[in-house]
Amino acid sequence: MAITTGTGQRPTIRMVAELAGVSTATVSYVLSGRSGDGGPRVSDPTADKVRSAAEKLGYRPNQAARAIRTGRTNTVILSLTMLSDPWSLSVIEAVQRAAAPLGITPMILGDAEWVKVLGTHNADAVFVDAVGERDRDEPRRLAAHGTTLVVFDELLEPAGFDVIRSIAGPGCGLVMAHLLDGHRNIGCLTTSTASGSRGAPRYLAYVEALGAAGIPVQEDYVGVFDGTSAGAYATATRLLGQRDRPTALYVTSDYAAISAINAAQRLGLTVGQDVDIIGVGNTVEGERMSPSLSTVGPVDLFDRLARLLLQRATGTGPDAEPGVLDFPWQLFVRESAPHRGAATRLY
Amino acid sequence: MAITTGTGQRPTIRMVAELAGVSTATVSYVLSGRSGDGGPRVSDPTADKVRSAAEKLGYRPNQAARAIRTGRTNTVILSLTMLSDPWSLSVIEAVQRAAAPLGITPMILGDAEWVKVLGTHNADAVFVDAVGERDRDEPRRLAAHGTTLVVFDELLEPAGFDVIRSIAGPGCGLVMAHLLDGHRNIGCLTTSTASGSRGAPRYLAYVEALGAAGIPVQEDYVGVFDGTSAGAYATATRLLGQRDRPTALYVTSDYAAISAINAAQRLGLTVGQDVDIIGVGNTVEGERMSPSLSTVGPVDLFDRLARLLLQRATGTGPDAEPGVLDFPWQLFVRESAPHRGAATRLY
DNA sequence: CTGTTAGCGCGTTCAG
DNA sequence: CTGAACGCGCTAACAG
Repeated sequence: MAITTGTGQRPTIRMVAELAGVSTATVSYVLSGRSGDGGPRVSDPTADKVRSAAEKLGYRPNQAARAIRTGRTNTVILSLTMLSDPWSLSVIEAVQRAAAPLGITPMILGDAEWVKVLGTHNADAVFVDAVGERDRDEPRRLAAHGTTLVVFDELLEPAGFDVIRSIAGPGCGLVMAHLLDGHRNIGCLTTSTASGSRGAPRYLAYVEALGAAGIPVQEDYVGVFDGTSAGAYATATRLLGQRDRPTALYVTSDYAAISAINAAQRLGLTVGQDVDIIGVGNTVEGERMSPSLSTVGPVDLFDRLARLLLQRATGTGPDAEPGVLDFPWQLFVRESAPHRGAATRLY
Repeated sequence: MAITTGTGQRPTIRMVAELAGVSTATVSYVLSGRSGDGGPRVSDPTADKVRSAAEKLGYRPNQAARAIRTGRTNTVILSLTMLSDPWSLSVIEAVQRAAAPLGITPMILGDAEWVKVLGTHNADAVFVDAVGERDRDEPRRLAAHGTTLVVFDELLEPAGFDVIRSIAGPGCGLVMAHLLDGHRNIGCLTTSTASGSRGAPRYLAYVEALGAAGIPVQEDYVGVFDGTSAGAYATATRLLGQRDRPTALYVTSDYAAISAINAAQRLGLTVGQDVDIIGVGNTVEGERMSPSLSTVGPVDLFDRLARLLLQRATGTGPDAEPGVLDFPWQLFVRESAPHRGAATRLY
């Protein structure tokens, strides 16, 4: 039984050693499980004495002290800029899944604090999801000073750190090509039409593809919403509710596309037949819904990201040299926007 | 100028001392700013030598080592169960705002890992947003072993840790009383009607208030949605789109209420006139929108929570004894559901 | 007034 | 199984 009231102070390995009547070295060997495995053998009775003393005191080894000696913290840091973005949640989930069996704890850093924090707080590996304009050189400097880094960026080159690359532009072109093979009245639902914004390249792909096909961009076929799913629903309702509605909808995120499908269904339209809807991002939610969402995006991004990060953290990876992990985007043709050859064209 | 390529190893205070030609003590005094303040004074030339050596090496003091000596990590941990919930984001933002000027870094712990993690990873203070059934005794044990804890819970009593309390039930009763003073056809938009779920007490308040007023609960006045804002929008559209629509809508979260207002407006209804809509939670978003959202909720919860947490972390608080920080819920009557006396009753 | 020596507090780990 | 050194940065006490 553990003592339930304490001194207000944290028990140390010395207290455990004293209570068990052994040396701190023995306690360390027993509790870190290193007895036998290269370290000295500790007899069962002694080990039991140590364990019961530790439990009695509620002893937990101090990770900070351990880190000083071993250089390992059993921690990975995730620096995530947009915590409200479902993308961030997917990263967190994947890393948590991968880290739990290894006894590694993922800690999340909001904002862009990594620039200040990472030099002083240590972790076995760090994932950074966005490198600002002013910090382009920071990853290299941190890596040079011993920080194990995995950076998500479209342009940065590896230099002692890994780079994860997932470029949207060409993939969005694939989507438009797919829709253009069967449709001419293609609407677009997007968060932003302004250049420079994050969604910009996705919208640009729409404009360019239409232009290349000789189709003018119609104002009432482009719906800009505020980023919320309710906004997407409302804007999709407007686009699809008009008399001369588009026969296909290109939506610049899977989450918005799911809202658009709901909106279409509420309008009495059969998605994948009366109207084709396609998203961007390749999220699991889109794959699992009904009708399943056609989309484009990287394959298995989050799990592979998590795997790399934890390989780096534990030092168990196959390739020692940091490099680029590229995620080319693929088109996933599913029910919400099936294939339409010229033969099966509806109009 | 900082050297930009390094050894792959982290520079230590000893390397800085050697490069500057001084002792490690001097380096420590200079870099921690403690020279003069009780400690020895260091001459300007020496201090400059130290600083330039430190910068040349890219030296950053090791927080883990510092923590061992000082017992302070300059870190607070936020253990947040539902990272996708806007509530969590509000906590994070408030704590980040409060922590930044103090040089304290908030680290976020997803899931319910705090039970395993907190004994070994140290922070100056920890916030826990939900204590599961199996862990009711953990906060007391952690506190007894030196962890500074602030727990969000409706029932737990302080025992070496602080408790933040914010009870929804009575507040939701206030909302219903407000609506019942002018309405009889009151609809409800909620995520769950099942007892035991998180939203349950909020829905219960609806049922009980109607019952007390002798009004039966109509099935077509209750809309259950999936928790997404698109779902709220769609369900609100259904509730308000029917012939015999409710004249007031009680929505069990502010975020859903905002979606409901959008839905009502799209249906051509004037909110606050044709239909009253009221939320739960008292979020800033509701306050700032137009029409402003009537709601009920705690006042200033996030900022006061952040303030308490950081007082505990720095040990600067006024009251030394941990206790209960209670947030009684208040009714905020704004434009989306204004006052309606018997005199101004619409029906 | 300026700087150093030496020991502390952790848990780990090598040589006995 | 133990003694003692080790890694880190901090800081009281001391020396110039």
